[in-house]
Amino acid sequence: MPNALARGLVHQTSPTVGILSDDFSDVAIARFVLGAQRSVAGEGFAALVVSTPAGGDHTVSLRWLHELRVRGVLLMAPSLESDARLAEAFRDSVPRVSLSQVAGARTTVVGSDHRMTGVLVAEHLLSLGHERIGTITGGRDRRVTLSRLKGFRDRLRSGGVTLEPAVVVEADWTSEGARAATHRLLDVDPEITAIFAQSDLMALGVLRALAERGISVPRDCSVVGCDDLRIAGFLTPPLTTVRVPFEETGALAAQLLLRSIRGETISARELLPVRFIVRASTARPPPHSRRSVSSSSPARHV
Amino acid sequence: MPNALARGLVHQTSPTVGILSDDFSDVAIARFVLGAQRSVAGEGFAALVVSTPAGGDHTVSLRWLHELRVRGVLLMAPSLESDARLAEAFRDSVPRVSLSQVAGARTTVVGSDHRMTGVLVAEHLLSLGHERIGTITGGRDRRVTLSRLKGFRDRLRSGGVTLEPAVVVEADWTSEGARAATHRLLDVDPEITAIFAQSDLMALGVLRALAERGISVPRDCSVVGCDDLRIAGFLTPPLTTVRVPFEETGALAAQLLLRSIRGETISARELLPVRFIVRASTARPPPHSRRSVSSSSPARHV
DNA sequence: CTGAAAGCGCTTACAG
DNA sequence: CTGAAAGCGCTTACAG
Repeated sequence: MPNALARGLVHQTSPTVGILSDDFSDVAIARFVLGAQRSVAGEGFAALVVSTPAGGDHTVSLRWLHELRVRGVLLMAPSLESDARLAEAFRDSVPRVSLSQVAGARTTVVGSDHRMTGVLVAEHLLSLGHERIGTITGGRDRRVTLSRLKGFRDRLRSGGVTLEPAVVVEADWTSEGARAATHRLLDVDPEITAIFAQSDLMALGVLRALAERGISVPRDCSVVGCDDLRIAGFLTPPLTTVRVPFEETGALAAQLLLRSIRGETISARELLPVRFIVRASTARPPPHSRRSVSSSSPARHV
Repeated sequence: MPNALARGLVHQTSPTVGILSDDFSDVAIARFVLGAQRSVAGEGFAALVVSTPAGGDHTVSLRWLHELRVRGVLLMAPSLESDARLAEAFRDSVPRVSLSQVAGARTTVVGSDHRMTGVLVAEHLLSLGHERIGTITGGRDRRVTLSRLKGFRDRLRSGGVTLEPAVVVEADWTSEGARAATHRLLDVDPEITAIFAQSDLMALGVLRALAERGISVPRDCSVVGCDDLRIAGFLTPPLTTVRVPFEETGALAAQLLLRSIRGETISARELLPVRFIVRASTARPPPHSRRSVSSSSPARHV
């Protein structure tokens, strides 16, 4: 049984790659890590996975990885985006690739095409004839939120539909947060006929809130999610969504890191395409304003 | 920046613990690993996580961990149960704790009380007055499947309800597998008023199949899941289920491993309690046989 | 081509 | 109490 530690001492390094991740009970992160882990293992590296608890200090985890002489680091922690402390710790770090922007640290970023995600959802809703549309976004501190929102809003506008600020409601990526946000959205405009949730988990909260108000999906209101989790096709109704290539993204990040470790120059940014998945949670808007019958709200002007 | 490799060479070991896991895009495994990882990090160890692809050889992963001189190994791979090749590789291995039985290898096993899970579900359904009950199980090659089934069947029997073999349908832990299994179950007995799925993901498949047949939940048929995933309360209807303490289980496994590493003697088996969570997918059975009324209406069967 | 020696960066036991 | 030396298990450069 050879001693990889001794070999590593001689080589000044070890056949390991560090993965700095946020809590991977978040299925998206778990799948990123999985894809990366597989990819890295396929080339003879072990993955040292360190997940920093929410609110914890990633720099401690990073130092640990350095002490273990990892050859490179994969940053799979969206929370790094808003963590400015990291920048310095990364200055003289080993090769690295991140799944999100890291404040102040030059690092290659790999992700999927979030802007296009918003565009695809907008096109689908426009093609169905929706005009009163709302959206439940993730936290505004994340770029992905803004990118998806921008693609969505811009494409709607070019289709003649304006997304008013009041129908863009921020949530926190959780089902519960989205449920509450949806109630706020419906308080603002009870006549909305379509809601885009920026994640499938949030779409679950949207569906729940609509059910709580007796609004039928997709008859009275369409719902679009994002991610295409494996459960998406088994919801009631099966969820129309956008597939995000989690494992592929993780694998690509790993491949780029390995190339960087080998001394190759890698591009600063890589975007993977997304794919629209039509299921049963979207349909044409109701012919007449749905709540004008059951409530006292005025009929809709077209 | 100290060199942990050099220190490890001197100490003949490294401050790392290996985690051998199956594909952790399985959220249960991800949460086990997460709990363990946190626990282990809290005591100054890094976790080397190696997930072996389905059908892959865990012995390769294990050798790798040994070469890296991990102080102990956490086995979080249910697939090990049916992998007899492992036994030998584990003979002279470092301290270890597993979340499932490993054929032929003496190892401490940590888990939750699967038998009690079945008992709790049975008691709930009995208390509601159900008598025609079916169940969708996970693969029979896993002990957890048999334990849950045994607790369920035994408790039903003591309540005067017999679970015929024909209404125990095996699936593969996936939503799709459970959906197909549920159709088979309903073909056997269309009058069933309650279905216990051995995982929440499978409960999703059960709900889908029932929806496809126009059977209303919980009015016509009650559904109980197992796991209490975070989505469970946001399904339509919110799912009655049994909470399995994933993170706690992972953490306990890690704690035991660390104690074993320190030379303490640890028990061979630890069971964590589960908790029944009542939501809206269960109710009293319909007063009259439901399909005798609705049999004239076309039931959709995809 | 083969084999002995040096050295990677630590810790530890021992000499001063 | 302090400081130099030995040694962990490898790889590599060098001597034979």
